[in-house]
Amino acid sequence: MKSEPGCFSFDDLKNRPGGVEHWDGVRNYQARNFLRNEIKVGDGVLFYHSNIAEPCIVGVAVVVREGYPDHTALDPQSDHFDPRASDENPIWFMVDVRYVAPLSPPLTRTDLSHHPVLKEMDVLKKGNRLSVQPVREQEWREVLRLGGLEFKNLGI
DNA sequence: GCCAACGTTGGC
DNA sequence: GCCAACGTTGGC
Repeated sequence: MKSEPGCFSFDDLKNRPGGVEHWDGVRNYQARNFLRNEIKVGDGVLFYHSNIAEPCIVGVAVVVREGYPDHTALDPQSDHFDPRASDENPIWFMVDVRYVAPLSPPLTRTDLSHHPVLKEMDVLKKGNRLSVQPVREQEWREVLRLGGLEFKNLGI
């Protein structure tokens, strides 16, 4: 999952009550489908900081609630308001995630692109704009290993 | 700040 | 259904 840290950072997630926050504001149908259909409680999340000098994967989170309607689409005061959305047809969905642990060190795009396995990650692909995207099993394992989380019991 | 890539909109 | 125009994303 990608976020601009100036908008919502990994530390922001950590500082939420219980380290839990809903992942709202996704307004792309492909990403919506992941949130609504694919993502399950207990799924691991790589938290990526985008649109900064050194974009990187900064940490790990876990899904604690599966897809449900994104209420910000119904709120005219919200930046994410969508007049087409309604209670009957919410259109947009979100999940809840909980902070788990930071990567030490974070993995920059340079790190990823130099790694035989991680250089294939979707996040590196040109033109990639999906804010929610799948990670392959071997990529997940390798990111956690490099980030010093290999032998930690993360409960994921 | 620049600009390529992408998704969406809307006229036809 | 096509496609140009537009707004947004995000690396650099």
